[in-house]
Amino acid sequence: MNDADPREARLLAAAETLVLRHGYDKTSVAEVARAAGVSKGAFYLAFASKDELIEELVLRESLAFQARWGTEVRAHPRFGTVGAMYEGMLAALEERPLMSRIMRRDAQLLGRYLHRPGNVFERMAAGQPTRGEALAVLQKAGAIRSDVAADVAAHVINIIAFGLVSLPDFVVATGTPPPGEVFAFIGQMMDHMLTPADGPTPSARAAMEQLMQRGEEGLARFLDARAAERRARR
Amino acid sequence: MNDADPREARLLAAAETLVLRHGYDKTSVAEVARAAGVSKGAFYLAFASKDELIEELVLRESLAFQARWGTEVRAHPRFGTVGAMYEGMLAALEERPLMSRIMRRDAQLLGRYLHRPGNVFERMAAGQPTRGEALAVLQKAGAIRSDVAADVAAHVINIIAFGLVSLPDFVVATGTPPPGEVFAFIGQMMDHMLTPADGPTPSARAAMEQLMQRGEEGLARFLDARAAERRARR
DNA sequence: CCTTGACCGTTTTTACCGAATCGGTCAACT
DNA sequence: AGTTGACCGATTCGGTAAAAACGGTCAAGG
Repeated sequence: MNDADPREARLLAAAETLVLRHGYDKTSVAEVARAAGVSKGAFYLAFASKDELIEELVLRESLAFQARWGTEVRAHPRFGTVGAMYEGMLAALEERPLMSRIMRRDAQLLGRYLHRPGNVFERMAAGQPTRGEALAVLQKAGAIRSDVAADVAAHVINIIAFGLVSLPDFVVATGTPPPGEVFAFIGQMMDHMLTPADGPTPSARAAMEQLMQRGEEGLARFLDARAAERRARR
Repeated sequence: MNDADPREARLLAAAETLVLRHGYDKTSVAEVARAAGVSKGAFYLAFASKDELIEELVLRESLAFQARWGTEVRAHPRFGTVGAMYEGMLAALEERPLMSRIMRRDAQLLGRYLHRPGNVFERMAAGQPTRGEALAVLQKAGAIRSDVAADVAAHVINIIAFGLVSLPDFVVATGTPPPGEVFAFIGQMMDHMLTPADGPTPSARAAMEQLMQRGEEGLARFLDARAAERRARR
């Protein structure tokens, strides 16, 4: 990541607002350059292509989201439980509407990029543990009761996550309870179902910490490799 | 409802397959008539418009779904708990793919009809209790612990329902656990969270029975009024 | 050096056409 | 009385072509 380049940063900032408002397809390189106060040519000094721009946007948002998730989870009073992990994720999502739309593969936002073969989502997912694997690890560490089916639990978690990031666009905005309460409810519900009676054991906490770190490092490594590749191509 | 008219029934059956396959927009009245073995003119002897056809389809599917839901819930071993109610709903949904798509307001299926002002969804919802109201009633009857926020619970239920009917189209079909296990998991999760320790009391069961009946009667009344109106317009 | 905007080839949008098809009607026929 | 299919105006479709906008490049200028 090259935050030293102020031009790149301004382009990314401009792109974020424009893409968030009009989507990838309806946001032109010229527009982004103009909004950032540089020429179109300069855009191509910072990015190799329009795709590289959106990918950088997605990756930085993912990084910021994951960082936020990490601090949220580690500060959670029930750290070590699936509920805490999940509540942290939801709280982080709530603060990052862009991430919500990325997560649900919003077609309006991502446009044609979504159908690009070998897009950043596929490549990112390659290194990351799936939700099912993560839960299996947590179960082995005692963070999840041994009598529940981890794969089923993972699927239900996916269902809830998807419903949560998708529903707001579906229902009328009126009358939905405060997000914080909803997240707390979901988190507690997960814990009632999944967490053993003896609460989050130290080994559960350690496994969760390791899992979070693995995710963070995986993403960081991906970003570093990418940054190096970009620098080399220059 | 006039099941005595075999022509109407055949038109509806033909429409169901065609609409399910090609959607409302791409299914023409002529096609439906031909598939039902009658002329286009005859179609308009049975239905006042194409909209009336899709509405009848939606309403009958809703009725069949609700009936199925009712038997499923009443036969459930944990009848009287929210989990049982919910598991029954999911099981009924699983058997009625059309209802799933109606519930999520599938644009491909419903096409232009979806954007029609004063469509059947708005009119149907008018008489029915919202999920929030239903849960409030259940809570008062002791089917839900008094220390949970019923409106939050209702919202989370909506989230799960929406995620469940929407996710299958989103994720790859591979690797999802069997529906029955998923439903059971969700139902148990709800019960762990919502149902009081003393289990489903008789009063809870009574309230739930009343609630189900209210829903069934509301829909039946709506259908009857509609059928009468249609007969009168003839 | 670094930056620019005119320029390139391609893709997308717009406009337009007649033909086809749409939902809906109704005089004619069985 | 019950049913039909030709018919209506409106909408959509498929094809075409001109115009606009696109992503990306690079000689020229600062």
